[in-house]
Amino acid sequence: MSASTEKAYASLLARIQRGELASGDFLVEAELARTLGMSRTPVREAIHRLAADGLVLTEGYRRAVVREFHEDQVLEIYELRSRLESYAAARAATRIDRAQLDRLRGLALDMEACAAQPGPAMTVRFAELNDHFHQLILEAAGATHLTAALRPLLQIQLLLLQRYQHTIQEHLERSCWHHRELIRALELGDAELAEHQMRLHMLSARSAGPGETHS
Amino acid sequence: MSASTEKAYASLLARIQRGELASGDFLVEAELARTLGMSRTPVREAIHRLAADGLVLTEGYRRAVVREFHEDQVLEIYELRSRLESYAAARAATRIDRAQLDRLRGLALDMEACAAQPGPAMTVRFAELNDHFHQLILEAAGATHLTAALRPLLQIQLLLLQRYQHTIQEHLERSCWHHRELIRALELGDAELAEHQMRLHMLSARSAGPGETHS
DNA sequence: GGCTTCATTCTGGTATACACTTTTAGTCAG
DNA sequence: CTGACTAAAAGTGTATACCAGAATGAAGCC
Repeated sequence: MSASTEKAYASLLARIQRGELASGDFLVEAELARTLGMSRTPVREAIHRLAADGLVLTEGYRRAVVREFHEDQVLEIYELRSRLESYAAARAATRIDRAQLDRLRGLALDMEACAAQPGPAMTVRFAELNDHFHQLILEAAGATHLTAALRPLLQIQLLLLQRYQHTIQEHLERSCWHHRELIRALELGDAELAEHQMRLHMLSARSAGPGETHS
Repeated sequence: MSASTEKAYASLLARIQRGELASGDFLVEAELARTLGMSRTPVREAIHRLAADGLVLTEGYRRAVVREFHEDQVLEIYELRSRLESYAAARAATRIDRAQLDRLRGLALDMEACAAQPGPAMTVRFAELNDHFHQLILEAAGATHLTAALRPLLQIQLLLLQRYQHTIQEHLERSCWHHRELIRALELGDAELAEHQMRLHMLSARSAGPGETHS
């Protein structure tokens, strides 16, 4: 994706994620082009990409509209992530190299340090590190289509969690523990163990999140 | 997606799928626009869509190039489909309605009739029906993001199978059997059974396909 | 042969125009 | 006041022309 399109895409994505553009809001090409100081063309492409990611809806000659997200979609996405990322972990177990493992260990340590000192800034930092962690495993899995399939899911989830999730201390600690265990499985090169560890990690995150009515 | 763009997209997709455009071939906007009798604009959009689907690569100011596909990607995609579609089956089990079940049963019968009379045209027809079958389950699952994640995978697989897969009679029969069993699980509303039935179906298809060296 | 140079080709982006569709605002009848 | 119809306004889809910048390929040079 080229400069202007990228800029427009990033801008719109950020505005949607921080709620500046809410569900039902319209994206008007000409207006955005003026705001962003570019022509309609790259704005159009950015909007189409958002549509492909499932963040906005475009239909016929109608204006693009920011999609509505319900809590039940959080569960759907947790389920999808769980299934896809557990596969990523399984693949990573037999493909990851020493350097990647080291980076993974470093990230896990950073996250534990992060979880130790509560605060509002910590939550953001923790989420960032967590994202890196999962991204790195995805990289180690070396599966193009898996990565491609996961990308929009991660973006939408980012958006949804920001709205619904209240970070829980206990969850952070459990999360760190899972990471350690997952790294161990990867070190051992045990694909099945890594897969189930990741699945456990994701399911556990789901049950700590919103939309759960029981247990 | 609007008329011209759709036309360009469909045309390019078809040409790639039937091998008229092979790996490494370039897609030149101006040239295609001339061929298709439209301007560069919709061709551009069509190419970007193909890139989003992972069928072509675009980078910098380079021409879009038809991506290379290896057999190992077949396995990756089978694995992804298996994980995603088994989830679709599980969801469908508790959501499918009577009309959808009827359509499903109809398709299963058509496919059995199709498998009974060998021939080259049959293979194509069978693949079409099979596609409908899986699409219908996806529809019954009512999971937007799941559907979105699956779409590019199905397209790529269509492309790959056409190159590598030699349809085997025995496989067709097993496939029909799986469909019957899957429908039964859906009728019962048993999500877990439906999920595993679908998983079995997909794994079985994988082992009948290319890239398998054992068993 | 291998490397550099330079013209050509192609894409990314801008600007403008226009057909066609949706949306909106206004109007009028009940 | 309300509801249906109507016409203007707004917006997208597409076409065309054009330019800058990057990539490509061919000629010439060592």
